[in-house]
Amino acid sequence: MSWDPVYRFVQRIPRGSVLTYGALARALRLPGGARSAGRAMAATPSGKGIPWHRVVGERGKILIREPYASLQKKLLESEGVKIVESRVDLRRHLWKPSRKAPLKHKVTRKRTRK
DNA sequence: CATCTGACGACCG
DNA sequence: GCGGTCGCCAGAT
Repeated sequence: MSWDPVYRFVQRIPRGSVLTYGALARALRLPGGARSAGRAMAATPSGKGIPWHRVVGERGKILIREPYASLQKKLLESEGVKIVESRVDLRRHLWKPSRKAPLKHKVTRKRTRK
């Protein structure tokens, strides 16, 4: 599975903003929905400047487990994102992707049904 | 090939 | 708001 489109999209999230797995999945039409977004993020290649920490759960909650949860919180706070009870204030930081079709490349997926 | 396991989220009580 | 169940589906075992 090539998650490249996901990573490219995540890289567009501006500093100080966050996106939810669900929104990410919907924006890219990921087969499998939010959970696919989660799988993609779990496989995020490190050292490529991908701001993986800007992706949180539907209600702004940090869903990843330790030790990464702490790192994510730290990274977000360093960008000015306030976190309360492991939760981001989505009303202030949720990023609204531009409606400019971000789907230049479709996410490739294994054929489930032929 | 059979099962299990999630960086999810909708639903329900 | 919280916890449990369920659908989802790629990888790992």
